[in-house]
Amino acid sequence: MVLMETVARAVRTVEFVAREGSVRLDDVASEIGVHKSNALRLLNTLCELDWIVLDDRRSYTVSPHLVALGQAAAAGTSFRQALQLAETLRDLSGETVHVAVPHRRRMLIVGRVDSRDPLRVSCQLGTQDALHTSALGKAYLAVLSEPEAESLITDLDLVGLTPFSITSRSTLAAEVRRTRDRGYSLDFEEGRLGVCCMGFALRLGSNLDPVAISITGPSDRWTKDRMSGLAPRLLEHVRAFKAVPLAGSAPGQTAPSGIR
Amino acid sequence: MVLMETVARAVRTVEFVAREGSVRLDDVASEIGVHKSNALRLLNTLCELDWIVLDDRRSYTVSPHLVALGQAAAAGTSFRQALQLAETLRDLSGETVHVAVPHRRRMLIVGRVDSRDPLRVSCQLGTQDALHTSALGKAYLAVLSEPEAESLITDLDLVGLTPFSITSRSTLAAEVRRTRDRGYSLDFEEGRLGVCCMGFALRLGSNLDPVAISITGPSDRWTKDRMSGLAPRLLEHVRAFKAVPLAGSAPGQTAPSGIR
DNA sequence: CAACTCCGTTGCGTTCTGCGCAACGGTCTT
DNA sequence: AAGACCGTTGCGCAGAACGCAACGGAGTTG
Repeated sequence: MVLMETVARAVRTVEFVAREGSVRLDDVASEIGVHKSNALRLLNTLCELDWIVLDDRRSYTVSPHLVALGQAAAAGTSFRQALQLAETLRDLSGETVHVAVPHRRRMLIVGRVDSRDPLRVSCQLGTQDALHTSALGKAYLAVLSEPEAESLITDLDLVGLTPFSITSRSTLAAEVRRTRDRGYSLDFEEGRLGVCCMGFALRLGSNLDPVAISITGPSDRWTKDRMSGLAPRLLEHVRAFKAVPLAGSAPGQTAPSGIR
Repeated sequence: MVLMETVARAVRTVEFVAREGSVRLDDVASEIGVHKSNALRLLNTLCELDWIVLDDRRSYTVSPHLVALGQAAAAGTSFRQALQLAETLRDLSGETVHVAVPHRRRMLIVGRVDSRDPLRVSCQLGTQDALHTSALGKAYLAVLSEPEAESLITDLDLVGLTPFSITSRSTLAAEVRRTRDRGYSLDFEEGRLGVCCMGFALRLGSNLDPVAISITGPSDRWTKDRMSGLAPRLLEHVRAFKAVPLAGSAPGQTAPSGIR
């Protein structure tokens, strides 16, 4: 399989600009590893296409037009199904539910259904959590094959975020094993003090990355007891959902004939 | 200024996939106007870069990873300033405030500050409104130079969305002129029945597209009278805001020395 | 006020890579 | 089991992407 270098450079450029917020020509040239004349051509075309804007003749910024793209990504992909499940879980638990996908060894939050309680925990879309300090990450690790999870764990940088964070590989591996047996992951203030989570992972497509779902609440009310009480019912819903095929009403596609 | 074709094709591919939701190889090939072998190489690289995913070996979808990009676009650009103003306007009016930028002869909503009232109007980010049926669009037209606005108006397709929509070019031109004099635009159920708006436009950067801001509410309470009562104070805030330079704390940049 | 520096911009020649073509082969259909 | 459909691969060529180096405008310094 042959890749196209120019496309890769363009993508890296956009991601770089998005990451940095505001960059200059030479920054891009050195980041991408090309001559500045070439970086200019790259930026010029991306400007022409409305993906990047030139602020004040010196600094480049990602164009607001990209929010439409992000919205399409959040609404159109198959994980819209996951949002449906998320809503069910929110109603059952009363807490905020997050949907995330693995992205560069972190969990990227791409969907959310908020708790109806005014006192709630709620992460911005686009937030990226570490694998070892979130229920999302641990659920993801648990749904992988053991060798995959193992190699991922050995590569992680286990920085602690709270006194309760897991910082040892063996502890993490054991926790992942327990999660696999149990069917769901737990997080008691491991990522943030005062915040507790419970996580599930599911595969929506055969060759798609697994999707992780977490239920997040303030530690005052989202206690271990309440969680273990709710877990069986939640797990039941997650498992039932997994059985549903990818029927999603894809535009321009004829829907499958039945539920099969 | 020379543009890079390959980059343009890649961008068009991503936008096409995002628009359609789910596409097949031949769809892309015919849309982009290249041979399918080339379309495959394009899609392969985009998959490798995690911008597109291959669902079931037949259909391609935009990757959830793009939501991070959209989030960066919504948070990082200079129009974050506009959101600040939007919040002020929301507090003054009590209604939902939308922030939009021009995009392909439509207004693309890229930011929002919701009304605190449970009964409110609220558009999804990524929504695109027509120029002639929204306060956003009319405010934008009014901030352009007259020849620019004129030529835009003649090119528009003035389809009506409600009985109150403007569908004649001369009426629209007159309305834009009135908007320019007045300093803000109005929309009484022209885009959607039961929804009224008031719009402003401002230029945040010298060579940046103008940004439009609208205040949107249910027609029951967001009446003509209430609007004209509030308009002067709102306009004052908008004008005061325009005076503020682009001080935005751009990462990797030294901040200007003072407020100047 | 002039010399200097910093950076973005442009033209050109070379080389590589993106491209179409056509044959292949897997999977699903009849 | 034969056929159709559609994704995949190898190849050769032309065009496009690339680096180089010179240019020039804006801001800075002595």
